Amino acid sequence: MAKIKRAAAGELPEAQLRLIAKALADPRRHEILQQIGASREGAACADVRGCQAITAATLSHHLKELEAAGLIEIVRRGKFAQLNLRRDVLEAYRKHLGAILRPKG
Amino acid sequence: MAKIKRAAAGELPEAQLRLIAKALADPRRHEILQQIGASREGAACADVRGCQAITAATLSHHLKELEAAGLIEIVRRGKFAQLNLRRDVLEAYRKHLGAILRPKG
DNA sequence: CCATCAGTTAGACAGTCATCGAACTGTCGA
DNA sequence: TCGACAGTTCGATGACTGTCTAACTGATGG
Repeated sequence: MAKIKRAAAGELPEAQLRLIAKALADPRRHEILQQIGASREGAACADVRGCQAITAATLSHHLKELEAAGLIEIVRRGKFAQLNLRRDVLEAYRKHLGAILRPKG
Repeated sequence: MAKIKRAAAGELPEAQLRLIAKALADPRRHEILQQIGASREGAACADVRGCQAITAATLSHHLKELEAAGLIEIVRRGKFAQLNLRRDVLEAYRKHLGAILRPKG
């Protein structure tokens, strides 16, 4: 999984745009992201698993994808993992889509 | 390819959201979309092909995906095909992403 | 120290998808 | 009518990916 250096609120590097688009493309990840974003404090890993009919392994895989894309941040505390939405990154992606919208000239 | 009924400027049906996310996930389609969106009059099919090192067959495939997602409109005029960006649909998708951003409560 | 629990990693498998060449359809000009 | 051209459809193929089970790591409680 490629590392993405720093996701400023401004422009996202091309590689990250690709990872984000890919991460968003899977319905499962999309749903996970929605759940994490639903509350301001994020969500616990086990919490997500409780709502999803999904194996721990599969969930872990998807979380890694979301993290690699920079869309979430995973904070490990002892046995547990806390998942936080990177709102700045998602916002930057929205902004990027907005740029496509606007013809140049 | 599933047909999408009407893409109002408001909410997009779940199925279309999935198609859009998927369409956006491929780098090639992303680039094609950018090119189509770059000018207000859209782009000619041959034009896109000229900028892309891509087979006609592959391009046709991608255009079908983009059309199925509702992201572009293909207007056939004689031998040629004119491609127009559906800005309302892309805007609606952006709006949807914005909804994830906002915690409910 | 041991059992249990949360999450990760590894490997396998099935389904999806981007891509191509080749054959096809329909249009235009001569 | 014929040939050239734009784009489409078909079938095959190789790569990727979502999913699982099983084995592992690390933390917590007794």
